Amino acid sequence: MATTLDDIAKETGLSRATVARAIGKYGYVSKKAREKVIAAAKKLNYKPNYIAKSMATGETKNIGLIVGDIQNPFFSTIARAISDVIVPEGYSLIVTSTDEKVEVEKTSIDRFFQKQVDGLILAPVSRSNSDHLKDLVKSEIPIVLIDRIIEGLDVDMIVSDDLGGGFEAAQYLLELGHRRIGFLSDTLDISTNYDRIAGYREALSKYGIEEKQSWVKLGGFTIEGAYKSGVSLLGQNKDITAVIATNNYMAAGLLLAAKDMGIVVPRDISVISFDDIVWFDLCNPPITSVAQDTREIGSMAAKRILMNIRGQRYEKGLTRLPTRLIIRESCTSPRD
Amino acid sequence: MATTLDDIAKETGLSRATVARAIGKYGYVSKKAREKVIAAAKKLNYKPNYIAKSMATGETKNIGLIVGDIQNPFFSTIARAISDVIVPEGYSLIVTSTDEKVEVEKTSIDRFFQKQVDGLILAPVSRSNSDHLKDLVKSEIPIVLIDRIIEGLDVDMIVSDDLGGGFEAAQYLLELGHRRIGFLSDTLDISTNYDRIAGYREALSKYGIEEKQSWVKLGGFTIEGAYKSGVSLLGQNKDITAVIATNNYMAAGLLLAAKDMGIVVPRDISVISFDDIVWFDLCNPPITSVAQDTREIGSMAAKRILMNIRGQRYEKGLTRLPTRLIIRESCTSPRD
DNA sequence: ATGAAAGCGCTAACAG
DNA sequence: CTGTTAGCGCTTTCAT
Repeated sequence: MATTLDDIAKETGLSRATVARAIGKYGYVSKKAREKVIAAAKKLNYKPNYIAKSMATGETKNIGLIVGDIQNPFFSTIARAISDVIVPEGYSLIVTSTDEKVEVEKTSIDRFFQKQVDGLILAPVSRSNSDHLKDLVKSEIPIVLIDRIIEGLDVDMIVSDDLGGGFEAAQYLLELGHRRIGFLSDTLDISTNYDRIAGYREALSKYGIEEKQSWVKLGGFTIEGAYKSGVSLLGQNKDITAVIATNNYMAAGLLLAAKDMGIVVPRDISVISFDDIVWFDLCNPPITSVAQDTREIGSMAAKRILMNIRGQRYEKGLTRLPTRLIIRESCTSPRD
Repeated sequence: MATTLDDIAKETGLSRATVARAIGKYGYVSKKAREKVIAAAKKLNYKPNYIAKSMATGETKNIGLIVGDIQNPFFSTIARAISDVIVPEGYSLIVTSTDEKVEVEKTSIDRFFQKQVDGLILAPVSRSNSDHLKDLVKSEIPIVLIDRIIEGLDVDMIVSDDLGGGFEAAQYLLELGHRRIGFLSDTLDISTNYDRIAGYREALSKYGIEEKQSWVKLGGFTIEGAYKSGVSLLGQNKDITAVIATNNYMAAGLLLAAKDMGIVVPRDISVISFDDIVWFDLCNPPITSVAQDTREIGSMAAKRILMNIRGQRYEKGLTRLPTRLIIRESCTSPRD
């Protein structure tokens, strides 16, 4: 059995209350008593029991994180960034993956609720299916949404300038001379994709180009799913000269598909992806990408949560972090 | 304030104990009483408080995971695999990164202890500095070590056949005709590296080759660190014709270094890396690698922990998962 | 400055 | 089948 405050109380002959004050560094304790307690604590190898503490204080010092897939470098970067700000403050990160399924999101939220996390950081699965989030927001638990927007929710949201990013990517290709540009994405129910495509469309229309419906292909959110969508996108649109991928999974699937189909990048097709990751630099060819400030999304979210927990006031709301086009070698002018 | 069992008891006119039994599905409860309770629970939107439950049962339904860096695809894959087995069983995953620092490992373990996790999965930082792990193992908390071995510890360990992998990688290069082979690694204090290098040395000696000291370069465990080590390895050993990288971070650093130094893979130098990841397939050239059964490491660890928690008996000890050489295009015969 | 005691929400004997 | 009661380990008034 682990040693408790009572053990120390017995050992020192003091009361539990005094010992608690000495250990917890609050209230009045005489220097002598404190020293006795510290000594006894060390001798008995006392470790405070957080569960009991939580029970009494209502704080767990745990923050929940719900993302699509913690294995996705985009999300694991965010997880690390969050961790880096909360761990020094005594908090721990509980992570779970939804695979972008609303049901899983709901049960995850429920579980975190029951486990009494002090705050929740969430990349919401669906713009349309979000009533459960409304209830969440009404609860007292601090929450911040990352990467994706839910309309009409009075909550902190930290996202990238996806519309701008989509526009910039498309514009870059258009300037290069491309006129038939595909877009590989997963569900539009994620605002990130929706906005990126909106940006892409804005650019197309600015250049007077009429988008063909088959240019935008929506597929599963795994690399395997993206591969299939990539094959179908490329197969159905032989005349396409460039493709934008909405994230690194989509890019991987697309690149793999192109490779298998004997389509050479950028000779046959130019490619831009969102989600800048190291390996883009090492790809053949190095992939031009729209970089988000991924770590900053995590850091900001964590800081907001902490302020929120501590009851510090700040203006709650939507923050859009700018994106940055990183030009590498996966885009050239079209051949024809 | 959230509704408690007491509220339901009051609402239904039953006792708290009966309500608890109905909710917790244990012990005898009449059908009528159960229905009343369920109805009241729904009406009052009751959510069980896990903290209180933990307090009473001593179980938190939380599993701790301590790795070098959750952002590393190798570790995030493991995290996901663990998650996939424990979440359906009602457990949650608390993750933390050590940056391979012993001090951080110690404080992380302490914190998890205080938070009363039901089990701990750990990629230990150091073979030599592991006394704190001895204490840990003596405690009652279920623990399994992953990816790395600590000698003389009576604990579950799930690792890859690193010696075999190192041997196979080196042998492959030797068969190709290479005679001067570098090895880029981080600290030898991690058994994984130690064993991989041992395998490499075994292969060298089998082929009657005397290793030069400058061939093995140890560097920081980040991509940036690996880049520097890569530059120095390549700079100091102009005659080297092949390099083995001990993990994907090392490979990234090495490849980036080679690129900047105008060294072309595989024309000037052949490269093999451990840690097979998707992007190896998309690299220029696609990287030959020693793949570990990464997901399985996580799954097994999780299953062990669960069995352990449940007091199910099984033979505790070391499991070595076989590695697999995946040949792509980053190795050729040396030019000279 | 210290101690006594109540209470956080739930579980688990035990008695009935 | 149900109710009573005693904790789990810590915090936190309220007295002293």
